[in-house]
Amino acid sequence: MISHENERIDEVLAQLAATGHRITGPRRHIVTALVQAGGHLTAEEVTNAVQAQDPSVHLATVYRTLDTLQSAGVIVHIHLGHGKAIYHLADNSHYHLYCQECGAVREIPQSELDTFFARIGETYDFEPSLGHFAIIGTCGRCIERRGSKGRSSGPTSPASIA
Amino acid sequence: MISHENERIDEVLAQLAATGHRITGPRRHIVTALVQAGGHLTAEEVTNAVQAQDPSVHLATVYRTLDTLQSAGVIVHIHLGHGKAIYHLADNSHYHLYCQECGAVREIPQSELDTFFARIGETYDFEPSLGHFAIIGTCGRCIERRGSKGRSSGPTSPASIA
DNA sequence: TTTATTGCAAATTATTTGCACATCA
DNA sequence: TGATGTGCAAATAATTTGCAATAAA
Repeated sequence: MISHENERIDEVLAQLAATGHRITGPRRHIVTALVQAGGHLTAEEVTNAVQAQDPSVHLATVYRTLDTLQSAGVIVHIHLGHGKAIYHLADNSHYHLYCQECGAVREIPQSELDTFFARIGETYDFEPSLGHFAIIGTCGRCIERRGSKGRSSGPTSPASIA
Repeated sequence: MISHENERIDEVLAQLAATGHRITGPRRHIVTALVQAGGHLTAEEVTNAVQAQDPSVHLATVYRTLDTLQSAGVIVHIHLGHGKAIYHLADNSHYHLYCQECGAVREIPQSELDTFFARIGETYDFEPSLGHFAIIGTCGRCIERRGSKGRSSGPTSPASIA
Protein backbone atom coordinates (compact mmCIF):
# COMPACT_ATOMS: atom_id res chain seq x y z
CA MET A 1 0.00 0.00 0.00
CA ILE A 2 1.56 3.26 -1.15
CA SER A 3 1.01 6.44 0.84
CA HIS A 4 -0.47 8.58 -1.92
CA GLU A 5 -2.96 5.79 -2.48
CA ASN A 6 -4.14 6.21 1.06
CA GLU A 7 -4.63 9.87 0.43
CA ARG A 8 -6.60 9.18 -2.69
CA ILE A 9 -8.77 6.66 -0.88
CA ASP A 10 -9.54 9.18 1.82
CA GLU A 11 -10.30 11.85 -0.75
CA VAL A 12 -12.79 9.59 -2.47
CA LEU A 13 -14.41 8.59 0.79
CA ALA A 14 -14.64 12.24 1.76
CA GLN A 15 -16.40 12.99 -1.51
CA LEU A 16 -18.79 10.17 -0.74
CA ALA A 17 -19.54 11.59 2.68
CA ALA A 18 -19.88 15.07 1.23
CA THR A 19 -22.62 13.84 -1.10
CA GLY A 20 -24.54 12.54 1.88
CA HIS A 21 -23.52 8.89 1.85
CA ARG A 22 -22.18 6.76 4.65
CA ILE A 23 -18.70 5.37 4.91
CA THR A 24 -18.99 1.65 5.52
CA GLY A 25 -16.58 -1.26 5.58
CA PRO A 26 -17.57 -2.61 2.17
CA ARG A 27 -17.36 0.85 0.63
CA ARG A 28 -13.92 1.38 2.06
CA HIS A 29 -12.74 -1.87 0.51
CA ILE A 30 -14.32 -1.13 -2.83
CA VAL A 31 -12.75 2.30 -3.06
CA THR A 32 -9.42 0.82 -2.04
CA ALA A 33 -9.63 -1.78 -4.80
CA LEU A 34 -10.43 0.90 -7.35
CA VAL A 35 -7.58 3.16 -6.25
CA GLN A 36 -5.04 0.38 -6.01
CA ALA A 37 -5.92 -1.02 -9.41
CA GLY A 38 -5.09 2.40 -10.80
CA GLY A 39 -7.01 1.43 -13.90
CA HIS A 40 -10.01 -0.45 -15.17
CA LEU A 41 -11.82 -3.15 -13.25
CA THR A 42 -15.02 -5.01 -13.93
CA ALA A 43 -17.56 -5.31 -11.14
CA GLU A 44 -16.47 -8.89 -10.76
CA GLU A 45 -12.82 -7.97 -10.48
CA VAL A 46 -13.66 -5.38 -7.87
CA THR A 47 -15.58 -8.03 -5.98
CA ASN A 48 -12.65 -10.45 -6.09
CA ALA A 49 -10.28 -7.84 -4.76
CA VAL A 50 -12.70 -6.85 -2.03
CA GLN A 51 -13.46 -10.41 -1.00
CA ALA A 52 -9.77 -11.05 -0.55
CA GLN A 53 -10.06 -8.62 2.37
CA ASP A 54 -13.58 -9.44 3.49
CA PRO A 55 -15.26 -12.48 1.94
CA SER A 56 -18.67 -11.49 3.25
CA VAL A 57 -19.02 -8.54 0.86
CA HIS A 58 -21.57 -9.45 -1.77
CA LEU A 59 -21.43 -8.80 -5.52
CA ALA A 60 -24.74 -6.98 -5.25
CA THR A 61 -23.22 -4.59 -2.75
CA VAL A 62 -20.38 -3.93 -5.14
CA TYR A 63 -22.80 -3.06 -7.92
CA ARG A 64 -24.75 -0.79 -5.60
CA THR A 65 -21.65 0.94 -4.34
CA LEU A 66 -20.28 1.35 -7.84
CA ASP A 67 -23.57 3.01 -8.67
CA THR A 68 -23.36 5.27 -5.65
CA LEU A 69 -19.78 6.21 -6.49
CA GLN A 70 -20.94 7.16 -9.94
CA SER A 71 -23.70 9.44 -8.74
CA ALA A 72 -21.18 10.99 -6.38
CA GLY A 73 -19.15 11.61 -9.52
CA VAL A 74 -15.97 9.92 -8.36
CA ILE A 75 -15.97 7.01 -10.76
CA VAL A 76 -17.07 6.38 -14.30
CA HIS A 77 -17.94 3.23 -16.15
CA ILE A 78 -17.47 2.36 -19.77
CA HIS A 79 -18.52 -0.49 -22.00
CA LEU A 80 -16.12 -2.69 -23.87
CA GLY A 81 -17.95 -4.41 -26.65
CA HIS A 82 -20.81 -6.75 -25.90
CA GLY A 83 -19.70 -7.76 -22.46
CA LYS A 84 -19.17 -6.37 -19.04
CA ALA A 85 -18.64 -2.78 -18.07
CA ILE A 86 -15.40 -1.56 -16.54
CA TYR A 87 -15.03 1.08 -13.86
CA HIS A 88 -12.32 3.60 -13.10
CA LEU A 89 -11.78 6.77 -11.13
CA ALA A 90 -13.25 9.85 -12.74
CA ASP A 91 -10.03 11.78 -12.75
CA ASN A 92 -7.61 10.88 -15.49
CA SER A 93 -10.19 11.21 -18.22
CA HIS A 94 -9.44 9.34 -21.36
CA TYR A 95 -11.03 7.29 -24.09
CA HIS A 96 -10.51 3.60 -24.65
CA LEU A 97 -9.38 1.55 -27.60
CA TYR A 98 -10.66 -1.98 -27.19
CA CYS A 99 -9.34 -4.78 -29.35
CA GLN A 100 -12.16 -7.18 -30.00
CA GLU A 101 -9.77 -9.94 -30.94
CA CYS A 102 -7.39 -10.06 -28.00
CA GLY A 103 -9.28 -7.93 -25.49
CA ALA A 104 -6.48 -5.45 -24.95
CA VAL A 105 -7.51 -2.03 -23.70
CA ARG A 106 -5.45 1.04 -24.42
CA GLU A 107 -6.12 4.55 -23.24
CA ILE A 108 -5.92 7.60 -25.42
CA PRO A 109 -6.05 11.16 -24.15
CA GLN A 110 -9.32 13.02 -24.59
CA SER A 111 -7.63 15.82 -26.46
CA GLU A 112 -7.07 13.39 -29.29
CA LEU A 113 -10.77 13.25 -29.97
CA ASP A 114 -12.03 16.56 -28.78
CA THR A 115 -11.68 18.47 -32.00
CA PHE A 116 -13.41 15.66 -33.77
CA PHE A 117 -16.30 15.62 -31.36
CA ALA A 118 -16.63 19.34 -31.46
CA ARG A 119 -17.19 19.06 -35.16
CA ILE A 120 -19.81 16.37 -34.79
CA GLY A 121 -21.52 18.51 -32.22
CA GLU A 122 -21.71 21.52 -34.49
CA THR A 123 -22.69 19.64 -37.59
CA TYR A 124 -25.38 17.48 -36.05
CA ASP A 125 -26.51 19.44 -33.01
CA PHE A 126 -25.45 16.58 -30.81
CA GLU A 127 -23.23 16.40 -27.75
CA PRO A 128 -21.25 13.15 -27.84
CA SER A 129 -20.03 11.55 -24.66
CA LEU A 130 -17.97 8.81 -26.18
CA GLY A 131 -15.92 8.55 -23.04
CA HIS A 132 -18.67 6.28 -21.89
CA PHE A 133 -18.10 3.74 -24.61
CA ALA A 134 -14.90 2.22 -25.84
CA ILE A 135 -13.80 2.54 -29.41
CA ILE A 136 -13.99 -0.97 -30.72
CA GLY A 137 -11.57 -2.25 -33.29
CA THR A 138 -8.52 -4.38 -33.79
CA CYS A 139 -5.07 -3.63 -32.49
CA GLY A 140 -2.00 -3.70 -34.69
CA ARG A 141 -0.73 -6.89 -33.17
CA CYS A 142 -3.92 -8.73 -34.08
CA ILE A 143 -4.02 -7.30 -37.58
CA GLU A 144 -0.56 -8.74 -38.13
CA ARG A 145 -1.40 -12.08 -36.63
CA ARG A 146 -4.51 -12.17 -38.80
CA GLY A 147 -2.31 -11.65 -41.82
CA SER A 148 -0.36 -14.83 -41.23
CA LYS A 149 -2.77 -17.27 -39.52
CA GLY A 150 -6.52 -17.58 -39.91
CA ARG A 151 -9.01 -15.12 -38.49
CA SER A 152 -9.81 -15.64 -34.82
CA SER A 153 -13.34 -15.30 -33.49
CA GLY A 154 -13.75 -13.93 -29.98
CA PRO A 155 -11.31 -12.16 -27.71
CA THR A 156 -8.94 -14.70 -26.22
CA SER A 157 -6.62 -13.87 -23.37
CA PRO A 158 -5.92 -10.15 -23.44
CA ALA A 159 -2.45 -9.69 -24.81
CA SER A 160 -0.45 -7.83 -22.21
CA ILE A 161 -2.15 -4.48 -22.22
CA ALA A 162 -0.11 -1.72 -23.76
CA MET B 1 -44.71 -3.85 -50.91
CA ILE B 2 -42.65 -1.90 -53.39
CA SER B 3 -41.03 -3.60 -56.35
CA HIS B 4 -37.43 -2.65 -55.67
CA GLU B 5 -37.87 -4.04 -52.20
CA ASN B 6 -38.68 -7.39 -53.73
CA GLU B 7 -35.51 -7.20 -55.72
CA ARG B 8 -33.50 -6.40 -52.64
CA ILE B 9 -35.08 -9.27 -50.74
CA ASP B 10 -34.20 -11.67 -53.53
CA GLU B 11 -30.66 -10.34 -53.68
CA VAL B 12 -30.16 -10.92 -49.98
CA LEU B 13 -31.65 -14.40 -50.16
CA ALA B 14 -29.39 -15.15 -53.11
CA GLN B 15 -26.38 -14.08 -51.07
CA LEU B 16 -27.55 -16.37 -48.31
CA ALA B 17 -27.82 -19.28 -50.70
CA ALA B 18 -24.46 -18.43 -52.22
CA THR B 19 -22.85 -18.73 -48.81
CA GLY B 20 -24.23 -22.24 -48.47
CA HIS B 21 -27.33 -21.58 -46.41
CA ARG B 22 -30.89 -22.67 -47.01
CA ILE B 23 -33.76 -20.41 -47.90
CA THR B 24 -36.56 -21.09 -45.45
CA GLY B 25 -39.90 -19.52 -44.67
CA PRO B 26 -38.72 -17.82 -41.47
CA ARG B 27 -35.61 -16.50 -43.20
CA ARG B 28 -37.66 -15.08 -46.02
CA HIS B 29 -39.85 -13.24 -43.53
CA ILE B 30 -36.90 -11.97 -41.54
CA VAL B 31 -35.14 -10.61 -44.60
CA THR B 32 -38.37 -9.02 -45.73
CA ALA B 33 -38.79 -7.27 -42.39
CA LEU B 34 -35.25 -5.96 -42.55
CA VAL B 35 -35.60 -4.68 -46.10
CA GLN B 36 -38.99 -3.13 -45.54
CA ALA B 37 -37.92 -1.36 -42.38
CA GLY B 38 -35.23 0.29 -44.45
CA GLY B 39 -33.44 1.10 -41.22
CA HIS B 40 -32.70 -0.17 -37.77
CA LEU B 41 -34.62 -2.89 -35.99
CA THR B 42 -33.99 -4.70 -32.74
CA ALA B 43 -34.27 -8.48 -32.71
CA GLU B 44 -37.56 -8.06 -30.95
CA GLU B 45 -38.88 -5.66 -33.56
CA VAL B 46 -37.86 -8.04 -36.29
CA THR B 47 -39.70 -10.80 -34.46
CA ASN B 48 -42.84 -8.72 -34.17
CA ALA B 49 -42.82 -7.90 -37.87
CA VAL B 50 -42.19 -11.53 -38.75
CA GLN B 51 -44.85 -12.88 -36.43
CA ALA B 52 -47.41 -10.61 -38.05
CA GLN B 53 -46.92 -12.82 -41.11
CA ASP B 54 -46.26 -16.11 -39.36
CA PRO B 55 -46.84 -16.28 -35.59
CA SER B 56 -45.03 -19.58 -35.29
CA VAL B 57 -41.60 -18.07 -35.92
CA HIS B 58 -39.68 -18.03 -32.67
CA LEU B 59 -37.49 -15.26 -31.25
CA ALA B 60 -34.62 -17.74 -31.03
CA THR B 61 -34.90 -18.38 -34.74
CA VAL B 62 -34.73 -14.67 -35.39
CA TYR B 63 -31.53 -14.38 -33.36
CA ARG B 64 -30.03 -17.35 -35.17
CA THR B 65 -30.99 -16.01 -38.58
CA LEU B 66 -29.69 -12.56 -37.72
CA ASP B 67 -26.42 -14.27 -36.84
CA THR B 68 -26.38 -16.19 -40.08
CA LEU B 69 -27.11 -13.06 -42.08
CA GLN B 70 -24.18 -11.41 -40.39
CA SER B 71 -21.73 -14.15 -41.22
CA ALA B 72 -23.03 -14.02 -44.77
CA GLY B 73 -22.11 -10.36 -44.61
CA VAL B 74 -25.50 -8.97 -45.58
CA ILE B 75 -26.42 -7.34 -42.31
CA VAL B 76 -24.64 -5.62 -39.48
CA HIS B 77 -25.57 -5.01 -35.90
CA ILE B 78 -24.69 -2.15 -33.64
CA HIS B 79 -25.13 -1.40 -29.96
CA LEU B 80 -27.01 1.57 -28.62
CA GLY B 81 -25.96 2.19 -25.08
CA HIS B 82 -26.50 -0.44 -22.44
CA GLY B 83 -29.46 -2.09 -24.03
CA LYS B 84 -30.43 -4.06 -27.07
CA ALA B 85 -28.60 -4.28 -30.33
CA ILE B 86 -30.10 -3.06 -33.60
CA TYR B 87 -29.67 -4.62 -37.02
CA HIS B 88 -29.59 -3.19 -40.51
CA LEU B 89 -28.54 -4.13 -44.01
CA ALA B 90 -24.82 -3.95 -44.61
CA ASP B 91 -25.11 -1.61 -47.57
CA ASN B 92 -25.75 1.98 -46.68
CA SER B 93 -22.91 2.09 -44.21
CA HIS B 94 -23.11 4.81 -41.65
CA TYR B 95 -22.46 5.56 -38.02
CA HIS B 96 -25.06 6.26 -35.39
CA LEU B 97 -25.67 9.07 -32.97
CA TYR B 98 -27.72 7.78 -30.06
CA CYS B 99 -29.34 10.17 -27.61
CA GLN B 100 -29.28 8.57 -24.19
CA GLU B 101 -32.02 10.85 -22.96
CA CYS B 102 -34.73 10.43 -25.55
CA GLY B 103 -33.47 7.38 -27.41
CA ALA B 104 -33.40 9.04 -30.81
CA VAL B 105 -31.04 7.52 -33.36
CA ARG B 106 -29.58 9.56 -36.16
CA GLU B 107 -27.33 8.35 -38.94
CA ILE B 108 -24.21 10.12 -40.05
CA PRO B 109 -22.22 9.23 -43.16
CA GLN B 110 -19.04 7.29 -42.66
CA SER B 111 -17.02 9.87 -44.53
CA GLU B 112 -17.65 12.22 -41.64
CA LEU B 113 -15.52 10.09 -39.39
CA ASP B 114 -13.13 8.38 -41.70
CA THR B 115 -10.39 10.96 -41.62
CA PHE B 116 -10.60 10.98 -37.88
CA PHE B 117 -10.35 7.23 -37.62
CA ALA B 118 -7.53 7.10 -40.06
CA ARG B 119 -5.60 9.33 -37.73
CA ILE B 120 -6.35 7.20 -34.69
CA GLY B 121 -5.24 4.19 -36.67
CA GLU B 122 -1.91 5.72 -37.58
CA THR B 123 -1.20 7.18 -34.20
CA TYR B 124 -2.09 4.14 -32.16
CA ASP B 125 -1.61 1.25 -34.55
CA PHE B 126 -5.26 0.38 -34.15
CA GLU B 127 -8.01 -0.23 -36.65
CA PRO B 128 -11.25 1.18 -35.26
CA SER B 129 -14.57 -0.24 -36.32
CA LEU B 130 -16.80 2.21 -34.60
CA GLY B 131 -19.58 1.45 -37.02
CA HIS B 132 -20.30 -1.38 -34.67
CA PHE B 133 -21.10 0.88 -31.75
CA ALA B 134 -23.22 3.95 -31.63
CA ILE B 135 -21.83 7.26 -30.57
CA ILE B 136 -23.60 7.97 -27.32
CA GLY B 137 -24.50 11.45 -26.28
CA THR B 138 -27.33 13.90 -26.05
CA CYS B 139 -29.22 15.42 -28.93
CA GLY B 140 -29.78 19.14 -29.28
CA ARG B 141 -33.44 18.85 -28.44
CA CYS B 142 -32.66 17.22 -25.09
CA ILE B 143 -29.91 19.69 -24.27
CA GLU B 144 -32.46 22.48 -24.71
CA ARG B 145 -35.12 20.73 -22.71
CA ARG B 146 -32.56 20.09 -20.00
CA GLY B 147 -31.85 23.81 -19.90
CA SER B 148 -35.42 24.62 -18.93
CA LYS B 149 -36.72 21.66 -16.91
CA GLY B 150 -34.80 19.27 -14.68
CA ARG B 151 -32.50 16.57 -15.94
CA SER B 152 -34.23 13.40 -17.05
CA SER B 153 -32.82 9.99 -16.18
CA GLY B 154 -33.32 7.23 -18.74
CA PRO B 155 -34.39 7.39 -22.34
CA THR B 156 -38.13 7.92 -22.49
CA SER B 157 -40.09 7.51 -25.66
CA PRO B 158 -37.76 8.16 -28.59
CA ALA B 159 -38.58 11.56 -29.94
CA SER B 160 -39.53 11.11 -33.58
CA ILE B 161 -36.26 10.05 -35.07
CA ALA B 162 -34.65 12.66 -37.30
C1' DT C 1 -32.44 -38.85 -47.83
C1' DT C 2 -29.72 -36.41 -44.93
C1' DT C 3 -28.01 -32.29 -43.18
C1' DA C 4 -29.44 -27.65 -42.08
C1' DT C 5 -32.96 -25.36 -39.63
C1' DT C 6 -36.67 -24.70 -36.32
C1' DG C 7 -39.48 -24.46 -32.07
C1' DC C 8 -39.47 -24.82 -27.43
C1' DA C 9 -37.68 -24.84 -22.93
C1' DA C 10 -34.02 -24.18 -20.21
C1' DA C 11 -29.36 -22.03 -19.58
C1' DT C 12 -26.26 -17.90 -19.55
C1' DT C 13 -24.43 -13.40 -18.53
C1' DA C 14 -24.42 -9.07 -16.48
C1' DT C 15 -26.93 -6.61 -13.61
C1' DT C 16 -30.87 -5.25 -10.56
C1' DT C 17 -34.31 -5.66 -6.84
C1' DG C 18 -37.27 -6.98 -2.67
C1' DC C 19 -36.83 -7.76 1.86
C1' DA C 20 -35.49 -8.53 6.57
C1' DC C 21 -31.49 -7.62 9.22
C1' DA C 22 -27.38 -4.91 10.37
C1' DT C 23 -24.94 -0.57 10.96
C1' DC C 24 -23.39 4.20 10.57
C1' DA C 25 -24.27 9.20 11.84
C1' DT D 1 -32.64 5.76 17.15
C1' DG D 2 -33.69 5.97 12.67
C1' DA D 3 -32.45 6.27 7.94
C1' DT D 4 -29.03 4.14 5.09
C1' DG D 5 -26.67 0.21 3.67
C1' DT D 6 -25.99 -4.97 3.36
C1' DG D 7 -26.48 -9.98 2.42
C1' DC D 8 -29.08 -13.15 0.25
C1' DA D 9 -32.16 -15.06 -2.92
C1' DA D 10 -34.87 -14.31 -6.60
C1' DA D 11 -35.98 -11.31 -10.71
C1' DT D 12 -34.67 -9.05 -15.14
C1' DA D 13 -33.15 -8.38 -19.84
C1' DA D 14 -30.96 -9.74 -23.87
C1' DT D 15 -29.26 -13.39 -25.91
C1' DT D 16 -27.72 -18.29 -26.44
C1' DT D 17 -28.02 -23.31 -26.43
C1' DG D 18 -29.52 -28.46 -26.19
C1' DC D 19 -32.46 -31.36 -28.25
C1' DA D 20 -35.91 -33.67 -30.66
C1' DA D 21 -38.92 -32.70 -34.58
C1' DT D 22 -39.10 -30.55 -39.52
C1' DA D 23 -38.14 -29.21 -43.76
C1' DA D 24 -34.89 -27.66 -47.57
C1' DA D 25 -31.73 -29.45 -51.22
